[in-house]
Amino acid sequence: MGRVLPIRFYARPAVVVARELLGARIVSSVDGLLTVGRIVETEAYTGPDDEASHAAARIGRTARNAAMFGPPGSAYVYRIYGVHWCLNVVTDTVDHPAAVLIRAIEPITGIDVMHERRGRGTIARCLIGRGPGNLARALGIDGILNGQSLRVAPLRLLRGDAIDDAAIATGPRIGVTRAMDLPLRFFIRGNPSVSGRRKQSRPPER
DNA sequence: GGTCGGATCATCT
DNA sequence: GATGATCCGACCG
Repeated sequence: MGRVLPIRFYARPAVVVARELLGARIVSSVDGLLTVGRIVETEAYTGPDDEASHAAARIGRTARNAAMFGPPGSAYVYRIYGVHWCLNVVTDTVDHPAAVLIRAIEPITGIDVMHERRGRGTIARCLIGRGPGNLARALGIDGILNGQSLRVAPLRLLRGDAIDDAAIATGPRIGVTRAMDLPLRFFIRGNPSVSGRRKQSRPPER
């Protein structure tokens, strides 16, 4: 399959990286168990001026968001609602806090492992990696990976297939309470693993 | 189909 | 002391 994505891939604005991460592969070997997924949905958190970001200027640098100020190509993993882990990819430059939240993957390898980690009985394939908390759980991701490089085991990102612009849709980010109008969510149109809006098929225009 | 609330806790004020 | 880049099951229609 593809090569490990190089630093220069990440050393660009979060919006660009979010768009180009679609189709990339996440390879996890956490606990010696191989799981691979294809990224189908992302969100960009662009920098200090992004009011919805954990590293917005009004918040500044804190213990939680420190990884966002680190080198591009590393992970920012945080716990939300005391329950779920979320995986972000750090982008742009050191000291410019920006990241891309991975919102959904399509399972490719190790589906049985992912299934078992989810621990909810039988789940449809397309639901295993749908939603940031769900995909983190399926891949065995937790806070230990915060700040770690995404170019070495146990968590690596590989170049995937190029996705046609026509196959990509954008929209407002999910669940945020600020900057709600910005179209910083990117997803592969019609993909069943995409979270957020459940009705993907829009009724014909009248 | 849709809406609602509980879980659960680290983080920040 | 309040909040949150979520998920799931309950309930309603």
